[in-house]
Amino acid sequence: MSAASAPKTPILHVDMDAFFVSVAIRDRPELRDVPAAVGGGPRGVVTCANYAARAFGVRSAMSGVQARRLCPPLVSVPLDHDLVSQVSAAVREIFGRFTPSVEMVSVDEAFLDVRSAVRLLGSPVTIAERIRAEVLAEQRITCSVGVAMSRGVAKVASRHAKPDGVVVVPPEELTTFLHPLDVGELYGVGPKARARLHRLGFSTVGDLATTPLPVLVQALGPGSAARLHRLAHGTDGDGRSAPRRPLETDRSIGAQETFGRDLHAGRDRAAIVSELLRLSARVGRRVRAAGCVGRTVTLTVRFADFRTITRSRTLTQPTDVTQEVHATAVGLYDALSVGDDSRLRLVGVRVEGLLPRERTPRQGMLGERRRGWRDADLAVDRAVERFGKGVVGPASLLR
DNA sequence: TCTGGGGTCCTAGGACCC
DNA sequence: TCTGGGGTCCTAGGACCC
Repeated sequence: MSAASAPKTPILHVDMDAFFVSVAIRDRPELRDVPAAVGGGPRGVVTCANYAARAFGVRSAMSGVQARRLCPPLVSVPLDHDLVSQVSAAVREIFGRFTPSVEMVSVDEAFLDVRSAVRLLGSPVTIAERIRAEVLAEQRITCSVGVAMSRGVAKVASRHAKPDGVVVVPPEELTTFLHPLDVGELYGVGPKARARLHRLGFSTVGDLATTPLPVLVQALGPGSAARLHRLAHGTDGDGRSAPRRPLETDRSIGAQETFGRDLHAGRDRAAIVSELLRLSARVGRRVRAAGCVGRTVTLTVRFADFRTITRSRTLTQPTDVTQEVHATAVGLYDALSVGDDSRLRLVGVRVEGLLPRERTPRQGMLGERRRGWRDADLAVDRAVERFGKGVVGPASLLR
């Protein structure tokens, strides 16, 4: 069948295998077959485990303690943000050789609409194998590819292809492939939704697919019902449908950090305020680098018992000024009615409602004071760019 | 020595306006 | 004076994904 007359177009979902750890160890051949993971510090969790570690049961989001209990020889490797971005961009460039329609969904995965490529380059499977070969040859990491007529099915297929493989789900095999799967395999169905669906009697994708939509709406509400109905039928959008919303700019930029030890809300206020400054500075720099301003500042506080709350305030004027972000965050912190004895595990700062700076009319009379803060920020940004992080920072962080 | 950090999206209630 | 409804913004929480 020719691509032009095809009722739908094949979608490739390409997913790097254990991306973060693969990148971290690709220049360390001695670790190739050794269990290794990124993350998993004293108070941390495993960010990404390689397949040797997964053989021991080590999984992402597992605490470092538990991972080491399962796999004593586990080697911890540091995450190299810059290298990850670099490899991600290189992989993105490889995808671009095969089709102009590439939608990166994160650093390590993408949807490719190969409609225009099949005539020139061969079947989707052939294209998938060529992509994998070029990624391996140039970046020395492996990836897996799912091929199907919809995004949702391609995504499930790539997971089944892992590691280092290809899974194709032609239309005539859709039901055989999809229906026996647990509902938890569908994109967007996490542990909570899965448990709820199981309680309602929907254990497999087939259970969903064979239930009339109105019945699903009754049980799940219109939004979830429609989404799951489409996913279960493999009709959640082919390459023709536009990506949900092209990400021109980020919607929000934030930073958070777990303390090395829990802090007391009252007694350690100074340390908390200073941590909020560090986080605000990090966020402010990224907001300015993105050429944005944001309207809402959100403070996150996690207590020792892991209860987590957020408090937000919308400013009258969007900002990219570190000092304003920090002042707002501290105001939100001081307005919390937590006992001085509360123990805090983490604080975070996020700027939301981002808009391109040049598209934001600045109301006249920008105060002298405010302009001064912003000029100081820009000077710091330039210094950081030249000399690296840690060289320049707010004076109150120096001790 | 349980449980990171970066995000997006959805829901729901209340305020406020028309 | 009473009654009604729709739309939007703000805030808080939570599910989910990588």
